[in-house]
Amino acid sequence: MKQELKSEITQANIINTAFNLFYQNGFKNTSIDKIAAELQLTKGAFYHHFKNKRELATAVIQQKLRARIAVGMIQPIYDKPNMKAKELLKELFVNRISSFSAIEKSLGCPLNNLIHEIGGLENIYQHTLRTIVEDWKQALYTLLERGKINGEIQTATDSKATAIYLISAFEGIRGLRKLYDNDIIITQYCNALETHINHL
Amino acid sequence: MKQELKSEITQANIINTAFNLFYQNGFKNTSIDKIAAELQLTKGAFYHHFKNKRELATAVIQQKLRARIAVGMIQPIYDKPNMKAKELLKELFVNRISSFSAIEKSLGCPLNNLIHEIGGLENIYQHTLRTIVEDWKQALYTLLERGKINGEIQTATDSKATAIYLISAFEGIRGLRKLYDNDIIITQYCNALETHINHL
DNA sequence: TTAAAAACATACCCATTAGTATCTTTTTGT
DNA sequence: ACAAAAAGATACTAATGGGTATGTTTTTAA
Repeated sequence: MKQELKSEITQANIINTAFNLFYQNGFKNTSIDKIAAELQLTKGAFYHHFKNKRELATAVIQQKLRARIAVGMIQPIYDKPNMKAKELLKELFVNRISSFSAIEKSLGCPLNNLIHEIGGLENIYQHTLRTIVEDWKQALYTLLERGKINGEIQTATDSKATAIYLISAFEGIRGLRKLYDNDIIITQYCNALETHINHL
Repeated sequence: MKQELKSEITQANIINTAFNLFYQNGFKNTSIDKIAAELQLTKGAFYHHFKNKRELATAVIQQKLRARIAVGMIQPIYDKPNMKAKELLKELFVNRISSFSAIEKSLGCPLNNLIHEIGGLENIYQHTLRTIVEDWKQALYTLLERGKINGEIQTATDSKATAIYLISAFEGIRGLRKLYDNDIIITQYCNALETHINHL
């Protein structure tokens, strides 16, 4: 196998495994040894590909986390310009959260988890994570403004404010859900969210 | 000094210091040594008063965290039964978050931080933290139902769902704020929240 | 006053973890 | 085929942290 390709595959494997372990067990609770062991590699191999844990973290955020939010929450907004705004909002928030597996529900949101664990730790984490949130917010802003043009959403609605409010409630409920063993509060969140969307 | 009193004071000092350090630096990042050093005590003294770190954590949650939410978010609801529901909601959420210091804003919510850091770690943490959220939710439910009786809030409003939605958005924005160095998203959250409350 | 119990201190053990130095194996270009 | 470079392995260091064993000092009760 070409060396360059092999290197890329190993790096991608490390990033994928790191993302999963960060999500399942947290960032600080995931040692380089655990990541390497999961891939049947050694710590020496890891440090050949990454300078330190911070560089791994930023790669995980940029490559995995960003893509996850982009595919699940952002691209649908730009890919479906003709869909009714309120309908799309319900699809993005209500349907999406309902579609998560039991494990995903109890583990919370990977983005939100990292924000809490390392978001205030170093400027580089703060910046890369913030960029993801800003892109998400911008997409929702676009969607809400589109809805105004189509007469589906009241012109009095503050699109920027509503965008961050929707994100806040979503991340909030995904955090609170960690305290429960059932989906009652998720269902209630969805009910209140639907009403909220209807009133926009 | 009476021995019993001295012991109580030391325990209270440990709990207070632990709460502050947990809030400022996180639970896992706060060692027993750091807590003891802050009080000019030793690890041996700490372990004379607490069986282990878990017992300290539950004491901090029960005594400090619970009180904080009770005083700031719950008692006003029961203490002001004649205040208009929507007005009180705005006071509880909009005014309260605006009154936080810059440090409090950048550190996030102590309750939410602990939920994320240890909420899914052990059953005892999950349970004690959940109880606080449930009490908070119940108080908001009471307030919303009161508002319905007074004709201030639509009878169609799902009070349980709205209660958890309001808590979610509040905790969500306090988490997201960690990524920013200014209050723009807090202001936006407040704007969208006010509109949301008006539409209840 | 004195022996106990409580409060606190000292010194340790063991596990974990980020990171480094150095070695061996594999791949590559010539 | 062979030297260089990359990939990966081994073995370490230094720091940290939860917890324990055992010591000394202070307080209490009789």
